[in-house]
Amino acid sequence: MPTRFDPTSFEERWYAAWESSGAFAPALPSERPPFVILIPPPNVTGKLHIGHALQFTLQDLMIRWRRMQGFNALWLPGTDHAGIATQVMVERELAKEGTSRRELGRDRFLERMWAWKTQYKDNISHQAKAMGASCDWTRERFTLDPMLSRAVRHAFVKLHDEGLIYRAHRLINWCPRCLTALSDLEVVHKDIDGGMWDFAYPLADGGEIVVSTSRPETMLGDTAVAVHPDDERYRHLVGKLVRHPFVDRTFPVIADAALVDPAFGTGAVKVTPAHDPNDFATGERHGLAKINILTEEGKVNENGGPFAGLERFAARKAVLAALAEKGLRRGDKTHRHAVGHCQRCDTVVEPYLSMQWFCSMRGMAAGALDAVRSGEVSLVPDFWVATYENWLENIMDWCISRQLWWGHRIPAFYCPDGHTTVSEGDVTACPTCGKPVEQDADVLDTWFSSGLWPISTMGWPDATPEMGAFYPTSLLITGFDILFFWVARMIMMCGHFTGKAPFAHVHLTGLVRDARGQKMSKTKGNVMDPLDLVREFGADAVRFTLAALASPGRDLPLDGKRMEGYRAFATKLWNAARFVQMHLDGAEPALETVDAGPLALPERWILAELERTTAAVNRSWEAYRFDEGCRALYQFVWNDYCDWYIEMAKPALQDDASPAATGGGARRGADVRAVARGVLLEALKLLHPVMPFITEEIAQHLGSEGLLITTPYPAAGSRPADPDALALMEAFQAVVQETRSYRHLVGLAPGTPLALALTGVAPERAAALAQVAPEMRRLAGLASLELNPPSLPAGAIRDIAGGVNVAIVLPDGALGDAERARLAAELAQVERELAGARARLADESFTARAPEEVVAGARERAAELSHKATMLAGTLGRP
RNA sequence: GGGAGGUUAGCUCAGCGGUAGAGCACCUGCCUUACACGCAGGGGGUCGCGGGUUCAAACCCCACACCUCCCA
Repeated sequence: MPTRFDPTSFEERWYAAWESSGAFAPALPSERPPFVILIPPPNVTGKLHIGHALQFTLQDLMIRWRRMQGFNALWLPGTDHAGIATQVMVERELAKEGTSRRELGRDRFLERMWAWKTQYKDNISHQAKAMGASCDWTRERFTLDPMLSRAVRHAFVKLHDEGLIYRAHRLINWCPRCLTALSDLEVVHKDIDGGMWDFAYPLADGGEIVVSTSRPETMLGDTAVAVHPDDERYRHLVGKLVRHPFVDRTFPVIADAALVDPAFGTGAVKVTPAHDPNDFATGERHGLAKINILTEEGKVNENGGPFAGLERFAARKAVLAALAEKGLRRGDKTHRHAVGHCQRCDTVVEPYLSMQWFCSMRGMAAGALDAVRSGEVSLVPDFWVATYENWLENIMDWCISRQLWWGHRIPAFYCPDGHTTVSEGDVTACPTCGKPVEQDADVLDTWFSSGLWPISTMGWPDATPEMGAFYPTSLLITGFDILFFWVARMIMMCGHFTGKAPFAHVHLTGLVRDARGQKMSKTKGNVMDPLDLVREFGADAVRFTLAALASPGRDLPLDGKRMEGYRAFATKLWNAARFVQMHLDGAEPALETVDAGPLALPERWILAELERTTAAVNRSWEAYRFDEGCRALYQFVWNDYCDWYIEMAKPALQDDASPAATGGGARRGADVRAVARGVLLEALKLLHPVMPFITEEIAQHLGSEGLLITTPYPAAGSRPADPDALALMEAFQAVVQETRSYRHLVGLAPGTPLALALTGVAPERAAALAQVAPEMRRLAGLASLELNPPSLPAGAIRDIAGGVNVAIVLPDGALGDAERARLAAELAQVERELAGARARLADESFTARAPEEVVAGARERAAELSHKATMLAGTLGRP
């Protein structure tokens, strides 16, 4: 093995090997149980960000784990056309070239869109592969593929036939920059410091009524003034007419309890049914006219009288000025209120009257609620259920048409006589009157097609083998930010069409933030590019970092330091493997060749730790506790295997040339080799889902047969738990650490040999410890080691470690004032704890009510503390 | 206004009823031939505040404060 660990030297090679081995593709048909993950399709807007890297890592971890466990694993990749987002990117490009989509025309514009898509799709798959994503690329999908487009069209027609999709003239959210309708979810509400202006409407037969508004320009479209029916101040005005100061129009004062809060402002409000959702509802209740005063671009239209042609915010100023001029202004103040902005371009959206397609949601929402409440779908972490339910219970109909060109064109056809035909196939002549038809110019909301992703990718509405074998899928891993946009809609739509929820589990990840917990953004300049990170640290370190940080339901503060640490972990693993391989002399002893019966303590112990880790890791993956699984693996490899096991293996490995030289207690070199190699290989398998590249590379160097990616994943229960070995080793470690600690305390050089005696060791423990005396001598740096000697060396200091009494011979005068002070402080601490322990044991309510084992534990603890205090006091009493 | 999550060592986070943990940072020694991306030793926390339940509370309950975020 090369001395230097260089991930770039093997990552691409292994990816190609996996892919060409066919490991990524599931069998169809297959006897094995399926495990299916659908990728949340990244937008073809640009390159992947660190959030994708997180999701790819977790998905790949799960799919590799299940694949190794023997499931027929499918991870289906793909991309999303992302209507507005992508169209905005290409339009921006066109603007730089001095042209526009309208200048190009629909066909040529779409050609540009496809060229863009091809380029960015390639970027995305390249990045996915660099991360090690084991997707089945033979099944890669794109939302505008013919197969998926057919599913979208079928769904639209079906929902239309069922009366769930309809066309209506309604108030929708309109982006005057994107020139399209938006759904409620695509509007981002931000609190803005704006104004609240009062102005007076003159009454037709004298007097006035003062209203308050934050959007004075909309008064051009007012068709009523409303007051609360119980409001004594205005009761006499209800039914009177108001004269509009700028437009030749009068309209009534109405009483409406739902719209008006008498305590807010003047208690009288202007009503603009065409430009405010609440006013729209009021208008419906009272039969008011709806006067649209804006153009699609957000300028005042011909209904705005003298203000026609003004941009909406200029119109606001102009209206205020004109009101002042007429002496109608009655005061103003600043007012903080929520203003809707376009999710894509941040422009202030307008409530706007428009003919659009809608999808009725109530029924489907009920089904989606059932799916989660019945446990058919479970959300992880489950606190998301409350949010999910709250949204579905208050759901509104969904505006699904968009005035864009990039997307699935609405399959509705109109003839000059006003007949509408909705059809899966293209229509040229009106079936009613035979006249030529034109297809609706608009496309569907991108999320409409995304909502069908689990079935459209598998060939629905056909009963394909994929639908039979892989639907419903097993797991969805995605960001909580698209719970409503995507997850809920998939459950609604796929559930509606198939009667089954599209997945069993949904794991919602947190947001990747920077080291200081700040949201990453281009403007802050704190974004991290996954590919840069892969180049700098290696894909395995990036993956391990992201998985280790993924605590359930929490954001991930990504610190470069942390990633350095996990790169060091990869390096550590590499070097450990190098060391083991170096001592194998080309042999490849398997773990199965050792006879567990006669094994010495270190081998028994590391196998017991392996068993413990195997159980912990499987349990963690099962529960989506990626952080816990990573911690268990890190600890096992670094602390158990490298720091202790390899160190204990060294004497046996080095002395193997002459086994007799080590005396009666010598461990068998063959066992040590088989265990060192075997445990490492098991650890590599356990690690493979997180760190696929380095594990595959090392396994090959160790002579592992076949590819790790298809090797069975270690399962718990195949080895004894061996609690005795764990307890003995704990004592061994405690003694070694205690000795080192004393050596350091008195300032002796690390190599200084010390004489050590262990007393009070039970006979059965003594035998096991005697067998590893060479290891203890080596690790503790001992000149001599005596077990249960008849008498202690003169002048030895005494302590207790891991339930074993230790006596360490330190040079005369080693204990200076400083050392004594520290030991005295320790003694004081021990005595404090002892007093506490004794007080607890003296408390009858404790001894009577606490479980037996807790009381017994407290007794043991008190005894040990007491012993420790005696020992320390003895040490301090010496000269 | 409604809802969710958080508040534990200098930093970032685990732990969620029985002796306070990790990584990084910090201090002290070490090139002990797998590894200085290393080895060894060490310091550091009244677990946001106030009540309550319990033999026992960082962990359960109630109230409060502050920080995120969603919805309206």
